[in-house]
Amino acid sequence: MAKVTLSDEQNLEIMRHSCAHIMAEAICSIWPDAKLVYGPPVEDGFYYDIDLDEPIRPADFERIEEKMREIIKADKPFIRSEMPRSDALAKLAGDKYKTDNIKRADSDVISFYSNGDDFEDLCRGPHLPTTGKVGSFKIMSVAGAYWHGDPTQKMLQRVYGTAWPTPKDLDDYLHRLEEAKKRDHRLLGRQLDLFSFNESGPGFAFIHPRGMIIWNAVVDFWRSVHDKYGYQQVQTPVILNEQLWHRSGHWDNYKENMYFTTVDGVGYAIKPMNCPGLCLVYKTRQHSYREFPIRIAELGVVHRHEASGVMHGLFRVRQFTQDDAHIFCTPEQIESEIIGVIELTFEIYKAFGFEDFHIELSTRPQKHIGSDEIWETATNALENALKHKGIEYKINEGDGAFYGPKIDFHIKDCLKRSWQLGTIQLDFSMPARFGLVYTGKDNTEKTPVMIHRAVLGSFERFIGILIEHYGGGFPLWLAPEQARILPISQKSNDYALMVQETLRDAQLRVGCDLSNEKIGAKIARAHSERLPYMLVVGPKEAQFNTVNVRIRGDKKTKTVEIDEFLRTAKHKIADKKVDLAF
RNA sequence: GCUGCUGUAGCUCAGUGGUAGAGCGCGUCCUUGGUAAGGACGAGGUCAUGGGUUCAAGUCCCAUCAGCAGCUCCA
Repeated sequence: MAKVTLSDEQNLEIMRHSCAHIMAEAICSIWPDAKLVYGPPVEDGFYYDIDLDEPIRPADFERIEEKMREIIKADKPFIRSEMPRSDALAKLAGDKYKTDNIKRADSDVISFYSNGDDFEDLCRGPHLPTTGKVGSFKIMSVAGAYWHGDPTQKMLQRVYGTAWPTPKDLDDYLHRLEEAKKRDHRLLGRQLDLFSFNESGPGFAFIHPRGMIIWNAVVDFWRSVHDKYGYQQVQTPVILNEQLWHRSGHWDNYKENMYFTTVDGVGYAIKPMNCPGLCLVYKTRQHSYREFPIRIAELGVVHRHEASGVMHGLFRVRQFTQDDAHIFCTPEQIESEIIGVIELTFEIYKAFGFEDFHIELSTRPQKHIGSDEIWETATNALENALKHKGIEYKINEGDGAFYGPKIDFHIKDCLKRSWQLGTIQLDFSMPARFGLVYTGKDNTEKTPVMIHRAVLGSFERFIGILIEHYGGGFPLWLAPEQARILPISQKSNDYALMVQETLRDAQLRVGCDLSNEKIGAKIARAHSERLPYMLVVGPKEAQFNTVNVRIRGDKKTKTVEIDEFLRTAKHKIADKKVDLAF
């Protein structure tokens, strides 16, 4: 075997995989009844799925690690042995997990790896030469995982670990994790008083005044871009007669996730989507191809009964505000409309400095409606639009909605969990179900194409993503409190209030700390609240009509005239600058 | 929904069957200051909820609710 240097990603994976085997041996020595299922390397580490009736607890991690250290210290060689598939099946008869693994393997030769005398595991390999070559590791967590990811199958115990070439690498990684956790929007949401949740409504967010400032700043920007791209805006009801949802197909396909109520003895549903309501708006009058494309946006509040275990701060809630829009157009207009949506989407993402997102194209699923021809046209339109814009994307074969293919925009949170933001979906179902028509050039009635799209996806989620993206240190245009005036002592309070009034008159969001604290304490507090600007004022500043500007993240200060501060700040707001420097 | 863990003051947490604790925050007072936390005093608790065991439960057991990690799901 080639010498392993652990200098590249591939070797790191091998080391982590070997570490998974060592952990498996350790666990089997502690719990002889444990049955091993599958133990691959993953990003930053590895896991092993184990079938064991007794739960493995965090308190057990230490003794597992202790046992692992023994195995590593013994420096036992990893030895590969091979046999034909039939022999392997015979050898592992009775072990349903490993038998299943063999059946899923594509090779005719099945390999095993042993390290030492009493541990052997079915494995494709490769591995390190000996157990002693493993670097620094730590067991991180244990959680349930269904066998084959199938909820009808038995739930296994998945033990996660992390492994790195050196102790320093491990420490750095653990440190990075700690830093990432500090950016968690759920934590910052409380610390910065942006939003909260309450047991009275699990999954329903309470947005606080400071959170609403960010929200409204995003809405203002969102609306200006949509104006520019030719969108109109509507608002449709949250509660609508149940019959509407029978017609839309939601009753048959989405009932489990919907809330229902009764009004005057009549069944009503709380909308999980905005499209049916919009279709009713469309039908209020006749339409001609001459009006197309029609682009109609709605900041629609939708409710979806998500499973209790999937809620996650603002990222996964039961009530959220979609930045929804529907485009009605002819088949010929699909591609150019898709391109328009992509351009609009990128323009909005760019304003927030998002670079790290990826795009997925989902194609026709097994269960679908509509002809093969229309699916091909639609999928080609989406694909051509992406190619036309030179955008890289991943294809999710068969992952489209039953009514049409879709493009999704995904982004990762501070702990590398992936979340969907925007989506563009072609819908072949709704216009026909609602009998939507337009008069074509040939004076016959036709069914319009409906494009359903969201750019931010959910305002709640997007605000959460922004909090993590900026780590709570918002650019000036989004900051709930853009500057705070900090008088040196109460003798300067009058001047401080005068400066505050001047800046507020100019539409800046400015606070003033009149508390009975020393300047150091006022700065520490403003700093912990991630204020962009701290304006220290005392007798010197009052004398010359200036403020001493201290910028977030910078200990240097600069004294400028009030007007100059105002001018610079206004420019940074108008240009949506992230940089606060003067 | 499933598996495991957690729930004590506004927040972060200690409390190992025998009178409810700390730091921060909050209030009042002293202090009036020059760039990351000045001092004193004080208020604040049905220990998530409901049962059970026990002479005695924040602590042990059961259930429920909520949160956390992951799985599954996500039109």
